Amino acid sequence: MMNNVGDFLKTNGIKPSYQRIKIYEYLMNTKDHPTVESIYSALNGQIPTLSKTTVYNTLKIFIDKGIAMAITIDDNEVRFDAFIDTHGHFKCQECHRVYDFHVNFEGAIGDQLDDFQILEQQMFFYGICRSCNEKS
Amino acid sequence: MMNNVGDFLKTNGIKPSYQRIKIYEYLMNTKDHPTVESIYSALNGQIPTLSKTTVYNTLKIFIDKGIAMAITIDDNEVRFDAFIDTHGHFKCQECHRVYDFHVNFEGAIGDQLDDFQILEQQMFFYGICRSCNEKS
DNA sequence: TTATCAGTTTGTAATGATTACAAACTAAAA
DNA sequence: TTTTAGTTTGTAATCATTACAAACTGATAA
Repeated sequence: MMNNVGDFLKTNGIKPSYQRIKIYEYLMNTKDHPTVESIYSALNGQIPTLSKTTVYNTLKIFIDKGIAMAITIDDNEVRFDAFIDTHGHFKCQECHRVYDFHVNFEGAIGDQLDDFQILEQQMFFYGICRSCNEKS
Repeated sequence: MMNNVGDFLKTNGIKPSYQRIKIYEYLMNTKDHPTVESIYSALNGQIPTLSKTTVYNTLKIFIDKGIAMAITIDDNEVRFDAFIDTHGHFKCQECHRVYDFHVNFEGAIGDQLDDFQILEQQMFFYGICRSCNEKS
């Protein structure tokens, strides 16, 4: 049986080392937009020699190759996401969870930036999520 | 003649010290979304004793009181803006300038977050601006 | 005027995420 | 087996931000 994630990395010009496969798998399977810290902690059990520098390097490669994106929704923690189709993020200021939502970027800005070459789009909302609203 | 900025700060519950007035004036008159570093450098001539800590403290107060906003369009530099009506920002990856544009947030997301309490909205675009496009 | 007091400013030290760098390691090719 | 390019690792350096305590300011009360 062949390794799907390994092939996927190869297709995107990334040599599929054990660490890179594990990090990408974690990113794919974890929907809560993990930070470098949480990726490192989660994988340190399986890969005891893992270095935090490797996590930084690997995520940088993923972003350069376009298979992951950085989400700087908070200035003191960069989060990462393997879902790269443009979508928005809502951060709850109570429980700190980050929710995804769909965005129609074209309708939001019209033709204001027609002469600009847009390479990346981010939309961040902040507030109180439904679940926290119901509690209070 | 009375000091408009001082009165404005007072109206918003901020004691109008010399430093606070100067920092707010600079923020108002500077349209390029300055960083703490650039605010500090710009004012250090007029206020030789100015401390960078004061700039940090003052901006935090402005944000808490709702008369300025932080723009984390880049993870290694927080920028500040005295125009607090919600609008989007485009960052040119060539010249690093940050442009403002108007955003229709409602149209962009529909009713997906109807049970969420939205307190702040940010839209960040990244790419090459018109002026840099024309050069190449 | 002087004393008091709360709030503001300042400089230094601490924090903590990220980056730089060089050595150790790996795996494939020669 | 040797070589080589690329990868991983750990430590040290960097740099923005925060913590903290001392010095300062300006208003109020005695």
